[in-house]
Amino acid sequence: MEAGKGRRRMFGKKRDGRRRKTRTGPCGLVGRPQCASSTPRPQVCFPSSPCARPEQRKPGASPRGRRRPQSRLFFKPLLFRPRASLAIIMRGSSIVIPAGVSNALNALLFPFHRTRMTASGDPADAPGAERVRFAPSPTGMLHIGGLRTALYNYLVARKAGGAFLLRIEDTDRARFVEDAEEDILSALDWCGLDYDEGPGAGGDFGPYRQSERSDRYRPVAERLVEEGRAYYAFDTPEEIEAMRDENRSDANPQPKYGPRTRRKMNNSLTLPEEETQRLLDEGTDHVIRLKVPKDTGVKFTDEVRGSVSFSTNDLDDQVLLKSDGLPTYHLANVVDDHQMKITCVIRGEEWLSSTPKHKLMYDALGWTMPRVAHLPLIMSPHGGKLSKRDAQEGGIPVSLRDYRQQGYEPEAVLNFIALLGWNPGHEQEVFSLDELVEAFSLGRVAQSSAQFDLDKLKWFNEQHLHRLPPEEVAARSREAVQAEGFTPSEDYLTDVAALMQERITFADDLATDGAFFFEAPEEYEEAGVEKRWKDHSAALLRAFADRLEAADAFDAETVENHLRALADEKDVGAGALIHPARLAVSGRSYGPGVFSMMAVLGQERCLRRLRRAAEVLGEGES
RNA sequence: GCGGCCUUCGUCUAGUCUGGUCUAGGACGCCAGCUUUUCAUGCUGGUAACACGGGUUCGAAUCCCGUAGGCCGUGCCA
Repeated sequence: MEAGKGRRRMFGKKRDGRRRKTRTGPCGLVGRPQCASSTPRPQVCFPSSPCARPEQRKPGASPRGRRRPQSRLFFKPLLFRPRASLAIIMRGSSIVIPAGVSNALNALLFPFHRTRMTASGDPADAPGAERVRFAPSPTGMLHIGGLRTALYNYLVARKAGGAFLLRIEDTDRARFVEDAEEDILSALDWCGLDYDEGPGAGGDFGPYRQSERSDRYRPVAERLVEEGRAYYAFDTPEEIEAMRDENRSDANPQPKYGPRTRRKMNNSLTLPEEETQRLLDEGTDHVIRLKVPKDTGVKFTDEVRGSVSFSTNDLDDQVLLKSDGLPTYHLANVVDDHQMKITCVIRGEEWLSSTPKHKLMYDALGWTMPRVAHLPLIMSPHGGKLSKRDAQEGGIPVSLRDYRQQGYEPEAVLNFIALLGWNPGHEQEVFSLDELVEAFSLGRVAQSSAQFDLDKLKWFNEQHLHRLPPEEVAARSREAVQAEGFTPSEDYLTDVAALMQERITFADDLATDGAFFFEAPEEYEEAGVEKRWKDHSAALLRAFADRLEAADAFDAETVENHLRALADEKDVGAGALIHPARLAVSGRSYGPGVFSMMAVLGQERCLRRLRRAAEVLGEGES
């Protein structure tokens, strides 16, 4: 039941509180009010609408917290909405309409609306079978924006109990980058975004690399040619450039290969049939272009933006099949999404203007376009796209590889990007991946682009680090600790992590901020010495060391008791001992509590450090 | 140029559909205080925004029109 595909849209427009510029569209008005309320209502609606099958409503489309009061306008749309009347006629009947017929019917009745009413008995379209995909192109290292797209797809799939697919869009041989695919795979793996179908994961709709399904595209393009919806074009790049040069003007700096110019070009529309055939037979380089209709509106509903419309006059005759025989993104994307039974396309906003082309193709092919959701872009803190320069000059991680290298935790990265363009509608900010799945809905995705905020990312990293069990923090810091030349035991490193984790930003900081746990300080922080080291400090520390040497236990409490007892004995404040002891033991004037720090360090190390400090710092520098 | 999308504290955002409860809420950052042997955490408080101009209305962040700005697209790239 492809019918489900139109459903979310009906909600999309009104279901939440977002501003939607245009809110026309008959179905939304028909289906919505009932669905927003649990009150039983008369069954007057489109057979495929949500009210007919409430259990099928996708969780991703869940409305905002606020319940919509039952509208007094409920029956009004029925009076003048053509689709609604159709619904009434069909209500209760169980006729199954073949997709092609229903598409044609819809196209006839509602030329500018996407098809909503299709019916088929395909089990892959079972209720709740949401199928979404992340379709990166292996042209470089995975970008943070790409990861966010993957995340949102993942969230939608998991929440709906559907499938998350990974498809590699490698149709551009010129921009292909050798290790890009591997980088994508390892990035997803690092984040824990597992996919159900894709390279290496199998699936019933493979292969999942477009280069491996290249024989599937030409027949589709040729079918469009046969049906008069596309045509062969033999123009060389130079000829096209010449046409553009000729037509270029201030008013039209980028002339199109379209309805107005295609008549003058070298293609199967202008050439005699035999000539076209001859060129084809001779294997002349050619492309297949979509024949974009003139003066036609193309309208669709975007899950995050509501209704969006374009005029075909702003589109050019999109190349579908390139002269190397490979499909362009547009063709491959449409064919694959259809063949893989994708129910919702979630991608970056840069694709919004391509969507009308896709819509035209779906319509020409008699296929139902999946729902679409265009995500707002992630911008650099300086405005504009997040670029390599931001990474190099601003220290801003851009590719996932940067995040890893800079020591960010995957949980934090996911949490941060999830909230860059989406919010749960309540005040929770720190989320685990599972919690994100639970809370996510496409309807709460923002429409405006978001600037990257490094401080906030760091804050998220701290938050997640604080919540991790010490053993885990220890494990994650291991590599960095070892890189510094330290090889602490697992237990010891865990104890250190427990003390340090709430005062570091990255797990790796354990190796630097906690270095004194692994090697004795050589020098003592100057400002600290100046402030805390007094004339009597050396003597006090020696006495403290002696006392500790005789202690039979060395836990934090024991150390503290001894220190306080000694302070009493010597008639000084505890601070007179505490601060110099910290300096002695860590070389610093700040850090974890001295007692627990000393307990972790152990008796032997502490005695040595206490005495050495007394030696080196002597009778006071101040 | 044209087309589309977007516009609430410095930043991420709630609120906009269904106008009053918004003297606009939360978070990051920053500042101050509390807790504390230090630092940090934690907690409390403070700082700071409805792009602009018209209109509709008793009432507009919210609806309408316009303007400005930003972004994306405008390829045999994806």
